[in-house]
Amino acid sequence: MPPRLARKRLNTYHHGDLRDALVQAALAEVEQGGPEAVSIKALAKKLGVSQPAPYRHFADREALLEAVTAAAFRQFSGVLRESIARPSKRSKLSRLAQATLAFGLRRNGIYRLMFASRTMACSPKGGELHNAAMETFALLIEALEAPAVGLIRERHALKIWASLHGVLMLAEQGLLTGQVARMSREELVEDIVAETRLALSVALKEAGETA
Amino acid sequence: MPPRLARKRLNTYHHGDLRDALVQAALAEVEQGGPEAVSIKALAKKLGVSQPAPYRHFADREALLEAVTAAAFRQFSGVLRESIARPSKRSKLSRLAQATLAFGLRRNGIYRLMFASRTMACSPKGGELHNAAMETFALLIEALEAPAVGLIRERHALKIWASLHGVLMLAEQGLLTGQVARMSREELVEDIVAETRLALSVALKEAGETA
DNA sequence: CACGAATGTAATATGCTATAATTTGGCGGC
DNA sequence: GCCGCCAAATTATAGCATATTACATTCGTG
Repeated sequence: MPPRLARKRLNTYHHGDLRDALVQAALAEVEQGGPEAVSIKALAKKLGVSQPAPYRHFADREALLEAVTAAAFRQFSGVLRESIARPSKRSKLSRLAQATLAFGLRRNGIYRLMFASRTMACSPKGGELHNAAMETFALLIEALEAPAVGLIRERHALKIWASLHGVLMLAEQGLLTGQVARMSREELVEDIVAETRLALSVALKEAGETA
Repeated sequence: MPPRLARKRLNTYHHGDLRDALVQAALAEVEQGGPEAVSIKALAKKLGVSQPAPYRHFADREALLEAVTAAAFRQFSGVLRESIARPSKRSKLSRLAQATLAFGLRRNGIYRLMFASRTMACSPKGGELHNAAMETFALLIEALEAPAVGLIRERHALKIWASLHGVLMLAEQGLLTGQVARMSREELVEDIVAETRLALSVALKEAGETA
């Protein structure tokens, strides 16, 4: 990626840093109405430039969405890192899970962009977006404090991520009804964390017995 | 919903059952390219009618997508029911989970329409779509064979659904890499089923002790 | 068989994406 | 300080999709 410019063009004709302004404005749109709410034309109008101006910075709408997704991953990773950085009585895994839940609920349009959109589904395997997602996953693997390594560790990190992801999706769609609705989402997540710990300890014991 | 017509109009001018034809054609499109691939104009052309014809049957694109989503849920429910209907050596829960995985992978555009689209996210809580989703969930609760009832049963059904959902999403986005990639998706799902059973038995024992 | 409801067509307005040709403004070389 | 260059915008326009309006055709029922 070319280095971001960020000059101080105060004058009228040139915007200054239209590229970044577009990404930020698009992020705000996505947060509200999801990926499909992004319109090049509307963004241009909002930023006070002509409609084709964005095309100087992005080949097409999809390219803009990719940049927005990358920015979203940076924000998400930042939030997660912060959640496990400062000391706390609760475990790293629990804090990370709760932070994921909060992010996914509060900014569900962005969450959908990252984990349930065509933009990500079509992103190439070695690309910037794919790597960003993998780095986020790495945070989770790191947060699993139990002394597990290799496949066992990864498998349990994967399962907890999948579970969190599923709960978020179901919550966003209003499918958390029935008797489970009586549990708060935070309780549900704590439950998932506890279950993962249990399964992990069992897996470790088994591995130890066979060793 | 008004009863579907399905008459045998052999003549040229009237299509016969354009509504159903639209839904079926749109389903095919969604299966390939996801919800955003549906274009009223393209569907009309494909079916040999004029562009505005579909608007006789659906108020707008979103209404068509809702009908498509409802049809998708009927198909999905059918597949799940079938998977647990005929006797097998494997448990109902396992068969249901594997059927869900297969459906989600093979028809991932449709799966995304059902569980990760704005169409569902915006569907009202008592609406047809919401109910269809809840009925599907009911199948899963039913398939949990352990003698658990009420909240415990629901909570574990929820967790297994969430996990399946998450694994599907991660798989579709190519995020199942690293060492876990060495496990097949079927193995992962079996793992999830086993873990759920384990957690359920523990929860039941705890409930028994406190009782 | 005529009539009304249902269904489809033609024509059109509106909005978004994207491209082409042109203009503007900053910046380095002289 | 002037000048040409290039990046960044601009105006103008083509193309496509959604959705509406007004009109035409068929069905089936009394």
